[in-house]
Amino acid sequence: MNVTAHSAAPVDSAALESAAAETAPASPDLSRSISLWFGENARDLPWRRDGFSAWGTLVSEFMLQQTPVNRVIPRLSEWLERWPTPKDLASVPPGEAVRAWASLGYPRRALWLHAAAGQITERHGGIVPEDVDDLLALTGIGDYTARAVAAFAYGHRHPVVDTNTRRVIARAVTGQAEPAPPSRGRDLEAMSALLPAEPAAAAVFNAAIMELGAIVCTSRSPRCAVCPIQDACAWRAAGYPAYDGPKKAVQKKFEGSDRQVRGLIMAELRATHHPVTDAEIEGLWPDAVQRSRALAGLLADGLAVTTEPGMYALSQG
DNA sequence: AAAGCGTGGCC
DNA sequence: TGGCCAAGCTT
Repeated sequence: MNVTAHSAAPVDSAALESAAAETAPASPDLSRSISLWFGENARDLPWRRDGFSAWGTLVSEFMLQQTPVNRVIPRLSEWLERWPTPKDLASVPPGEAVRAWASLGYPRRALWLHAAAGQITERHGGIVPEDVDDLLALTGIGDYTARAVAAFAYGHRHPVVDTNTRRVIARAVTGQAEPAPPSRGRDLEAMSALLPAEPAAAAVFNAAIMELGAIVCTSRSPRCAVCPIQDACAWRAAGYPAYDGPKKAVQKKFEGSDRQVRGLIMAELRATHHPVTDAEIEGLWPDAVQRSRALAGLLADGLAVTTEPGMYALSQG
């Protein structure tokens, strides 16, 4: 299967990865320094424990899509205790997954994870696939998550590029304060150029550069004084120039937004174990137009269902 | 392909 | 205070 079928980007990343596999990383010192630092400074996180399952890795990656580590950890352990395999999750109604998602945010991810569990059960005998294209074919899994699971759960050699990785490469390699807007092909190529040849070392490096971006080379206030690659950093060498690339899209204000209204309705649906009435929903938000727009959106997304006229609940099945 | 999608912590 | 940010994905 052609990986580019999943994207308009004219890059054959499979060929890219196999070509890179035959060569040493472009900056072996940089890669080695980051991995060595990781060996000494990696946080003790659940998904880094020995014996953590591929399913656990997949669940953690879903939860970590846009939600900070510290908020994920307690939900993840509850989740895996309750649903230790994909089949266990697939056997309950999607609304149960949405309820257990609690306040992690972006509850569509819970729906997608539930759908992916069903697909894994049906297509892959209940075993999380290890092939990137098989992973990409699952609902809610994109370029980052597919490669993260293949690399971290199965030890395969793939470039794993997340927002932390992009930032570290932008600074250390490119010499810019912030990365340009994400570009699938360019990002995979840049990471491939740094990736160690050995699969195990590559998996470590993927985690290591993410970790460096998460706790040292941070977005707001990078701790350059304790950075293990400060002497090799192109941004430092250039005198820490300010970012001058294209402006990033501003995140819209949450207060008063449709997203806030959706969140209030979802919180109500999660909190009650019986259908919620129109009257109860009215009490959540004063603006009727915005309220009905939010509710219609939740119904369209499958996050809520109508149990009978004027009554709503989480999806039952 | 730009926009939409939650929630909470931080400075 | 309020804007910014957080292991992205889908349409």
